[in-house]
Amino acid sequence: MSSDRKIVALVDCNNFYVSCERVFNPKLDGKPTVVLSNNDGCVISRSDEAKLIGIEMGVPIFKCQELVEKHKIQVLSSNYVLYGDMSHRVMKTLSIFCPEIEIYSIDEAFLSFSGMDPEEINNYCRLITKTVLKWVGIPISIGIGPTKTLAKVANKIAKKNKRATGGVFNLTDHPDIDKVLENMEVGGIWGIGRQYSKFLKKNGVMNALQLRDSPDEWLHKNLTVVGMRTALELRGVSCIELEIMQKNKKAIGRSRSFGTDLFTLDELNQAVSTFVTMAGEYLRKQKSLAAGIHVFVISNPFKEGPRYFNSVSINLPRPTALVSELINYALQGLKTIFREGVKYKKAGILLFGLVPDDITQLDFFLPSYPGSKEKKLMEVLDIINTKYGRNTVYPLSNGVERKWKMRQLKKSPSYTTNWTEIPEVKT
DNA sequence: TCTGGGGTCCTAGGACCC
DNA sequence: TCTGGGGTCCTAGGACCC
Repeated sequence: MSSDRKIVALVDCNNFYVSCERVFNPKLDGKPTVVLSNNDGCVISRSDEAKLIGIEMGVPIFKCQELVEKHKIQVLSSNYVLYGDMSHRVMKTLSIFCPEIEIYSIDEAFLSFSGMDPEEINNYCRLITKTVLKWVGIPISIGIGPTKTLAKVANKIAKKNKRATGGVFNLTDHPDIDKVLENMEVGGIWGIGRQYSKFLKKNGVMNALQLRDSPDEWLHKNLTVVGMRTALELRGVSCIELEIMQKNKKAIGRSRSFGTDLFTLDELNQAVSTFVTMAGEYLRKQKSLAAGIHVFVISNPFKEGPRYFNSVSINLPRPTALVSELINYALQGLKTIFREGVKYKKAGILLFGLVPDDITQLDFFLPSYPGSKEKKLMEVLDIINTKYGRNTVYPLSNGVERKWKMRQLKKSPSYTTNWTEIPEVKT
């Protein structure tokens, strides 16, 4: 009877970026440590010690200078190549324990345990936790429940009470679920962000229990179907399915804040050209073509001088993944939104209208990109850059000087190589 | 000179996630 | 001095068609 019950687990890496750094630099263990966003701007990952001191998530680091000095907080630039590789190792290990896995983000995954005995699941999850720590060096927490949203709630509890729960908490058949939900602040629920939280509290809905028991019609009217789904999931009705197949992206964007403000079209051309190159690599990796490209520029909002934001969308005459073609249109677009005298702080591009690259003939009159000489050229380019490292070969328009590039003063070295050897599973 | 209703598609903007 | 980046989904409203 209970064998086909839906049970889902959410695995979440604890303080992921900090934990990655600690694997390769054990001196950081036990010390308050934070990792910064690009350009060494904001705090995006904090060790438990740093949280305790009162470093808030997302705070600009220059505002914490006093605390940093007083408590000797270790401050690191982000190293996304390292985190990506560690993420891959974690996910690979998880998938050995449970092949029905949805990789939800760089540090989170949903696992399906449908049909398993809830008692067994807890022990199994403890084994997973132990194994990931041993093999990869990353501590994780696991929340379990009949829906994704309840698994998220359970995960928060597991993480908050590591001692008592051992990092594993199960809400399936929990005898006192109302109490648990009552203790969960409404803004802490998956799917309830800042705006909805504000609205709900204004209307007396303070916690997860009250949200769960709100009338459907009211929820739908004020929070759209999204909010209604969340409430249903809190009731144990599964509305958000596991997505085990990796889906192709529907849009691919690349953007950066610059290390220093830019003034000239030339400099912006180089930056935009580089963003298109990066997005193009990803586009071809997922075997897609782009039918449109969006370009935007932003002036520095924290400085004196004219505020400026502008963007332009271009529909391409044919879907393509050819980097020279994409850059060409992007730069044409950029030219139309460029203004003299603006201090540019950030720019970016978005490839949209993505279609599979194996559709045969798109337009009777235009030579199609797939199967062409140009496609071969791109394949060679990607192979070289994969083999010999990024930017071994790149379009000249990207520039060599790279005045726009990011500040990253405290970045850790590139420690990892390919993780090919999987240890044996011992149970 | 005056004028319906319904369907579909597209886009911008706002909400959310990590 | 110094304030991240990359996504998704939903809705409302306008354009267009019959």
